[in-house]
Parts: sequence; C-alpha cells; structure tokens
Amino acid sequence: MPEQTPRPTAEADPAAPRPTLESVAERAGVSRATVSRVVNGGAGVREALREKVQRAVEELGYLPNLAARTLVTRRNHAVAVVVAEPGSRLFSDPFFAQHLRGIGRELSAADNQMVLMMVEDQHDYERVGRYLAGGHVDGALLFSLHQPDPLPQMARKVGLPFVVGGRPGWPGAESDRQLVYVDSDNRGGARLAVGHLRSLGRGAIATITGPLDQTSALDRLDGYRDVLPDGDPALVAEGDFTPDGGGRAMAELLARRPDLDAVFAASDAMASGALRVLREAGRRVPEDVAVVGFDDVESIADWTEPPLTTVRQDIEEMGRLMARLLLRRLDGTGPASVPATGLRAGGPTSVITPTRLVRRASA
Amino acid sequence: MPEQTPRPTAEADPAAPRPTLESVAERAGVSRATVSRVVNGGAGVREALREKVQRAVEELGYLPNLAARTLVTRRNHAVAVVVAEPGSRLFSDPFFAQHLRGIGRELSAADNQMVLMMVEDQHDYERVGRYLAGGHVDGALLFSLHQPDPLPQMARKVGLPFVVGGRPGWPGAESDRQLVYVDSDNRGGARLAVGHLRSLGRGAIATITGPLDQTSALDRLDGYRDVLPDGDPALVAEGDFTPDGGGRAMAELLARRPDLDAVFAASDAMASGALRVLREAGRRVPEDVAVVGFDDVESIADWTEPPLTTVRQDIEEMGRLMARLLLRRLDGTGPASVPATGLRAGGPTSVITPTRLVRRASA
DNA sequence: TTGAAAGCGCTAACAA
DNA sequence: TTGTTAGCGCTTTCAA
Repeated sequence: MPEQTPRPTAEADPAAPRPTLESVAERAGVSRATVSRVVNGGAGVREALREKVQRAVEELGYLPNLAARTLVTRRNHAVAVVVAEPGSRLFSDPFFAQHLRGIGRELSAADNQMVLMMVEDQHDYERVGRYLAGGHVDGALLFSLHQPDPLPQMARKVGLPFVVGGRPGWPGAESDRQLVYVDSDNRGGARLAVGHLRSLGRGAIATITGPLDQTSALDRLDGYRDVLPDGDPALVAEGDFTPDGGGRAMAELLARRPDLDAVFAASDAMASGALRVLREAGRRVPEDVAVVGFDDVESIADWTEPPLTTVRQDIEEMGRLMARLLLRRLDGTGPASVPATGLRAGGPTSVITPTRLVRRASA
Repeated sequence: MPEQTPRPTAEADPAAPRPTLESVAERAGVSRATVSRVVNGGAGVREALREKVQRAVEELGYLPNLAARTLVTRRNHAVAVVVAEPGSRLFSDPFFAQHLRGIGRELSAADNQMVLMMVEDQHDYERVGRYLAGGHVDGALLFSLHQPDPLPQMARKVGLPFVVGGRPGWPGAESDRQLVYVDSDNRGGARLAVGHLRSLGRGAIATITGPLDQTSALDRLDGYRDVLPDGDPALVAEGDFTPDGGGRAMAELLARRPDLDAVFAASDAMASGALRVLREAGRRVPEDVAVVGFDDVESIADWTEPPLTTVRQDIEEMGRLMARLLLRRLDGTGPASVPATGLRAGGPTSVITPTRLVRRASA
C-alpha cells in the first residue's frame, strides 16, 4: 500500500472517503456543531474560530453531504419540472428549451436544482406520482397539462407546492384558487394581430386556430372574435399547430372564401404552412393576402418567404416567473410573504405575461 | 382539533407525518429490518410475513425516504445532465429537446432521475463543480463542451463517472481513453451529402462550414474533403450555424466562384440562409444550384423553399446511448460488465451513431 | 428466517 | 459562544 499520509488538499484521491463534518471538526479542534454553524453562515461564532474552521474546510476540501442534510431539514433544494407532452410539439419547438432556460436561471440563482421528468404514458404518471409523493423535491412545475390532468391532484394530495405552466382548461380549474398558473396573454396577443390586420384595411380576415382542446388555441380564437365579433364562421378553420395542419386549413379557407385578404394563424408553424399554400395558389403575400402568425419562433418567422409578422411572447420570462412563484411559496412562511419580487403580495396568484406585435414583411 | 383517529389510507392528511419503516414495522408486527427486506425485493422473508408487511405498506401508503436511503447506500439514483452552452444554438434548435428526451427515456427506464444543469458563465462552472463534487448524483452527462473544458477534469477529480456528448476537440482528448463520448458520424454524413451532389453531376461543389472551433463543423468539413480532396479553397466559406451566417457565407461563395453549381451547408439553418441568398441572386434551386443541408431539423428542412435535401442524425438515439453508456458504468462492478446492451463489452468505448441522406427537392 | 443494534452525516435543541 | 446529545429514516452486519 502506498503512503498512508493524509494529503490535506482539495484535490485528494477520489477513492478516499469524503471528509465529513466530524473530520473537519477534528482538524480545527472544535465540535461538530461549531463547524456546522460556520458552514451554514457562521452566525454566532467567534471570528477566530470561524477562520480556523474555514481553513480546515478548505484544506480538507469539505463539501456537505446533502442527503444527510435533507434527512434532517426536510429541504431538498430541488424542484421537479414535469412535462406532460407525449412526444409532440414541445420537442420540435424551441419553446421547451426556452422555458427550461428561464426556469433553470431562476432556480439556480436561488441555489435550487431542477429535476426534469417527462410523462409520456400511463406508466410514467405512476412513476412521477411516486416521485412527487416521495418527498424528493420541494415543489413542482407542471407543464402542458391536458384535459383533467391527474398531476395537480397528485401534488396536492401529498401537500407539494406547485405552479402550472399554461392556463388549465378543465371545468372548475379556473375557479380553483389554489391552482396557480402562468400563461402568456394569448387573447390580448390575438387582438393585437387581428387589430393590426384590420388597421391595414383588410376586410375579410380569416383565422387558422390551434387544436381547440388547448386553452392557448381557445384564447387566441377569443381574441380574434373580440376584434371581429360579427365575423363569418366560414373564415375560421381549425389547425393543429403544425405546418401541415396550417396548410390544410389555409386550403379550406381559400375554398370557402376565395375573397379573403388576410389570415391570422395561431402559430408561426401553421403560418408557414399557410404561406406555402398561398404561394401555390398564386396569391401574393402581403399584397393579396396579409398574414400574421403567433409565437415569434425566430427559426420560423424570420425565415419564411416573406418573413412573418407575428405576435411575440417571452417564453423565457414565463419560465422565470413560474420558478419565482414557486420559490416564493417554498421560502415564505406563508402566502403573504416576500413582496418586492415583482409579484403581487397577498397570496399566490396566477400571472399573465404580455405579448406584442413584431412587424416583418407578411402584414 | 378534529378527530385524532389515524386514517389508515394512502390518501391521508398531507400535513400528517409521513409513514416510516418504523411505523410500517409496528403495524405489521415485525422489525424494521424485515420491512426493509420486503421493501427491497423481499429476498429471504417468509411468504406469510411478506404479505403482512406488504399490506401494512399499502394501508399506510408508505414510500421510502430517499435521502435516508442515499445516506447509507451512497446511491442517488440521479444523473446530472450538464449543458455548457451560453444561450446559443442549443436553445433555438430542437436538438436540445430531442437529446433530453432520449436521455430521459433511458434514465427513467432504469429508475434514475435527471438533474438538469445549465452553465452559462464562470460562476455557473463553480456551482456545477460544487454540485458534481457534492455527491448528489451518481454520474454526469456532459454536453457541448468547448475548448479545453474544465468539466471533465472536475468530474474525474471527484471520481464521478461521466459521458460526453459530442467529440471533444482539445489536444489530447482523443487519446484519453477515459474520455468516453457519443457523437454522430459527422464526417460520414458529409461524405454522403457531397457524394450525392457529385453523383448529380455537379462540378463546382462549395461548402459552408460551421464555426471551425467545433468538432462537428470540423468533421463535416473533413467529410467534404474526403470526397473532394483537390477542391478549390475558394469553394469553402465559414459560417456559424445560423441562417444569417449561412447567408453571408453563400454571398461570399457566389462572389468568389459565380460558376458554382452546388452547395453543401453544414447545417439546415445555414442552408436556409443560403437558399434565401441564392433566391435573391436569381439562382434557381436545384436547377442552377443544388443544395444539401445537415441535421434534418424538420421545422427547417421540410419548410424551406424548396424543401431541403439533408443529412439526418438520430439525436434522440444519441441521448439514449449516452445514458446507457453511463448507466453501464454505474451498475456494473467494472467496465467489463453487462454485455448485450448493444454496446461492446470490454471497457466503455466512445460510440459514433450513423447518419443518412434524406432526399427532398433541393438536390 | 428474523431481530437487535450500529451507524450513514448532518442539524438543532439544550446545557454549559 | 461553544459543546453535548438526540435524532432524521434507512440499510446492514451480526446473533439468535
């Protein structure tokens, strides 16, 4: 066996047992409790001792064992991000990534980890449920919930704080004061888009909606109707948030109302499909038909022919907001705590983030 | 205070203390050790007792406390996924999401959690380093490492198993037998693309490369040169994996070699920029200039005008592979274990996943 | 096959 | 201000 001498450096042998509070205490000639105090901020420890302990910590390269800490504090410093989207759009859109980035930034600023869980089938629901109930995380961020989704119930049952991404659409969800969500102003954004088309003097403004079992699609359609309350129903066609679906809807609209001179597509992806169909039909954009999208996904909107006028939503900010909202519930001793975070005090409330029109060439 | 009666159901009051091994043992009339055995597979426990314990577990809705378990087993059942990409491409490409999906699927199949960490600045490196050293995860998946990246060193120093995504490019990395990575066959894919263009009878085949400090860009350029060893250097222009960069590079190429009749762009995003510039220059695609991209990002390749012939790589599979490779190192008692996973036994080795040509209209 | 007991590394009363 | 001590909930020898 090679040298037994303890190498008091932070770059010690990986195989060596990790230093513990105990070993730091020994080296510094103090008790475990004192080391613990120093490690956790050092309140109420004499300066001289503090420094001695600090030095021992550094020399040994001590890092607290989180499992042990969690065991007693019941705090994990970890938050679950649950994405309930079976292999669909979330994974082809930059949406997902931007959301995660926002969440990640906010979370790590508060020194919390992000545990990512994807739900694709029934079996996954059970796995996630077990995990959430298992007390491994301090809270959860729930994404893209579908109809009456079991996730919020599960979380609530085990007393796990959570925040939902996107307005939940099932009956009763809206009046559920405990169901805190973050969503962008889909309805307002749609109003912006359609208002813009009308201000361009367009008289027959059609819309391609998303799948109407999703609140975002519903809200955007409502925004369209806010501006055009007496619109012809023939000017409304349902898509599915994909380019293909957008194209099909566009063809339908063209058949029903050949005189249309504007289209509001409820997503950039659908707008790109619509543009292709318009091109094939020999309509010029924006001269013959003005087109506005929604999302401002740069990789689409900026690269269609012509570039797309669209409604921008700040996805990353939504992610941050969700995380902030959740953290507030975790840190605070109650709902009434921590004002001045940009969030209203007085109980957690759902938040709607603003949208704005980005003008490019298509309208 | 309302009823004190313990409600022996799994849907108990969230505020109630969670059942422990102890309480299950008491209810079943056995010792903690026995319950532990049953919970962990129940080997060596008489059937009668097993059932009794099982029932108690269900009645109480018992779930083991992972922190306590980790404290003694030193296993976290969690893997860190570290993404070192400052706000760039990873977040606008569907890449990232697909990778995560592959990783997530593989990981949860083995009942491991995924802890996602994003590195954007120096401060983040420290945070992540601390975390990896802290023993909170059993292994790490390292992504998009830049030049001599400190992450692998950090992981190695603390003895944390890890697998890298994408071939590391710094000096010595290649000969480092411990540095296991997964990458797609960039070079082979490029050969496919350029070979296809040549088989079309094109004589002046240009290429738009990615940023040449990334191995993926380098490897794709090498593939181009494999097919065209005596190519004119004027036919090579450097882009940056963005549409704009692709457009600029295309303009450059057009200026240098107005006679070019084909372009291999090392990413679909760059290809889309190139297509726009070609259109503006009045060149028809594919009649005048044939174009091939790389990546097969559907939201781009399928929706350019004309749709893009490109090289497909199976990103999700890469993710799965990385996870599998890592898990093998964790479970196995040594590198020689667990064959029959589709991975060679006899020590962890880097893996290159195949690419293939997807023909659409642009070439 | 089962139970008793030690201990993983840490925090938080409580005493000194 | 510091130390002593009792757990947090679990696994795992070791004995019975």
